[in-house]
Amino acid sequence: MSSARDDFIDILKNNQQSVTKARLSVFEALLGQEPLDMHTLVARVPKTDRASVYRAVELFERLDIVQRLHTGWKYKLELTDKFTAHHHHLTCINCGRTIPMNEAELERVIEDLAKAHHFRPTAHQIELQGYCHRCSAVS
Amino acid sequence: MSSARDDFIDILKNNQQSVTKARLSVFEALLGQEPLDMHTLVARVPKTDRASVYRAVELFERLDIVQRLHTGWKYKLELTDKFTAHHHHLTCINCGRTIPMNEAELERVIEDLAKAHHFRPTAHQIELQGYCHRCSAVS
DNA sequence: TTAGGTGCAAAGGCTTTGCACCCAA
DNA sequence: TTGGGTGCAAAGCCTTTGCACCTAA
Repeated sequence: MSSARDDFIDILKNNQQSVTKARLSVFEALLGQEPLDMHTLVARVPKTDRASVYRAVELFERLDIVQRLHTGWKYKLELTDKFTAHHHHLTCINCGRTIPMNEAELERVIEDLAKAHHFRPTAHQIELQGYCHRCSAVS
Repeated sequence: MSSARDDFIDILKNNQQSVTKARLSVFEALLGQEPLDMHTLVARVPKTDRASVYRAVELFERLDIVQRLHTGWKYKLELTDKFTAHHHHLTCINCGRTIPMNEAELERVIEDLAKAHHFRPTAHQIELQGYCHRCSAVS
């Protein structure tokens, strides 16, 4: 039984990277959260310098710990499938809410499509934009 | 029988926007091209100022003439479905080939999913990365 | 004619970098 | 102990903005 934090530490060690306070702080700020934008992430680790947050995120992306999620004009950061179940998002273009979705059917269709194109998929992104339940009622 | 250029002009006029040389240049730079990043787009309209290209792109996005396509870290710009058939891409991470795909089943699943989440979708992106037929055989 | 659009230059905002100091291993 | 990591400040980039001039309608 290993915690996400332990898994994280293992990944760093397996890649000859130091386990530092700054990196742990950034990782924990991302744990169990909605996807965060850089601004918010930086605010959540007040004891860590902005530059170190950027450096940690860059490292995490290389080690496949974190992924960028493009929502319209900006991007948000979230832990990869290693730490959270594989999923995609519905992003509300009115209130900015990000709604996760995890649908087996979608995954199956993706697989079938790739196969039909003789394509061996290693990753995919599926993002929907529109109006969430609440904003749809209003607008 | 109307050309893409005529459709473009109609959209501008219908929205009380002037048909200017700069806007036509930017539009034509995007016509029939692969998705372009800002840097490339600016380079393709040498007689138009950088700022005007940004302003044109911003306007085009509002009028649903252009959409941003996020490819990894950056974004590219391409004309919307009004000017090119709706499609998604398979991108080979080995040779870089971009294979367009247009699959009704995928669209249907997307619609169903959104509905299940009480979400009113206005747009979506689906991108797969992996190995194309040729590169899959080699690697 | 004139309101909107453009070019230029300068400002903004986010991200990266250089460097001396610090700390994980 | 010591090489990688961090904090700080400054530089870089991409993008946006202010303003005077230009041009489409």
